[in-house]
Amino acid sequence: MSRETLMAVSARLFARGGFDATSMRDIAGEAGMLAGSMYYHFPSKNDLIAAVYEEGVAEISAAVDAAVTKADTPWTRLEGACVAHLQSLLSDSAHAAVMTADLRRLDARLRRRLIAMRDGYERRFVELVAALPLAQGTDRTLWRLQLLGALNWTPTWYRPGGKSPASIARALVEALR
Amino acid sequence: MSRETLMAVSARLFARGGFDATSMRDIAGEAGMLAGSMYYHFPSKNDLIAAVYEEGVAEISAAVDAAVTKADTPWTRLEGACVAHLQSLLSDSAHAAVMTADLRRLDARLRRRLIAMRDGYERRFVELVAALPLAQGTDRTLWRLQLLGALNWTPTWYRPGGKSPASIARALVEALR
DNA sequence: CAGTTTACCAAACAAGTGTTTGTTTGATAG
DNA sequence: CTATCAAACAAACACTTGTTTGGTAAACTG
Repeated sequence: MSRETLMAVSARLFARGGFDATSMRDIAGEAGMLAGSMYYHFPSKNDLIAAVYEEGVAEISAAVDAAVTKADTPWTRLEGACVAHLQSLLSDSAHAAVMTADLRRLDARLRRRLIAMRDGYERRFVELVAALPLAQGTDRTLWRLQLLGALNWTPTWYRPGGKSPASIARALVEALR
Repeated sequence: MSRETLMAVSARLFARGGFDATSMRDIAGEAGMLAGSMYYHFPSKNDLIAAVYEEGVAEISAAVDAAVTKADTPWTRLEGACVAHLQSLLSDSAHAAVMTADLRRLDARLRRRLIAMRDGYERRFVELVAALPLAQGTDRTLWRLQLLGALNWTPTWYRPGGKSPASIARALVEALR
């Protein structure tokens, strides 16, 4: 029961402060228990990180897949995917927000694991971009990195109250058309 | 004399691992001294961070300004600025690479200081974008954030050996034209 | 040459880290 | 009533963190 509580709390704190800056005591405190007690549910902090990250990837993957199947042209499919992607990243409660966390300082084993998950997710975009009727000679890899870069950078400047995540995503796709 | 050495070493380590993950002992070790000895040159780690960041902003600002004055049309000026910006970000030795570091977990005073520096730098791009003949109704703020987001995201995927930073920057601008 | 400054070392400090240990509580099942 | 088990507490572990203190050799300066 409280395994999910711990993961939800962790996701929120990880998304706000990164993995390193969020201590086991921070998470435990917010979940109403002591740091040591978490080790009944997770064998280590790295395992907790991996579990949260995996759930985040699963969540955003499901959202994107659902959006893609709802559309029926290459451009609308990509647009739907980007809207779902950005909504997942910017929603405060979603676990997916951890996907923009910095992975550099994690130990090599864990980092490889998380990068593999992220790459598996991003493969969807390789296919979506491959289906687009882009101008001849366009570097589709760079084009995809440009789109995802702009999307993934939004958490650094986005503040609720202005344009919605969905309309931002649509505008970013439109500008590259 | 070795104040510059410390700042150069710090810039490199900060750019690689972020501020938090780089300890005073890491920096001191690479500079050939002990951690406590750095406090002769800098009163605190936060001051060291601020100094490195400031030098980074000054460096990239100078590079961008030089590039802008060399060009004479709105589009070529922006392109030159982006090339200089990306070259500064991706060069291993430059202090400017710290500008993409994560500022969230720094304490409020320092974070405000660094954000103010960064905003001062980015104001150049506000003006460069204002001068462009973009399609009517274009949200120039979002357009600029899209461009800078794509540029600033490159350090997460760029690896030497493929396209040069300059040609990447040109392609990113071109795709938004 | 005496005195001061520069630049550093060696060692400690308090606070915070992930993790382990032994123990306790409450519920559940035989 | 008894035995078991899930779930937590309380306290310590070894270690890392930024920082402070006192001392010290070399280099400049009058």
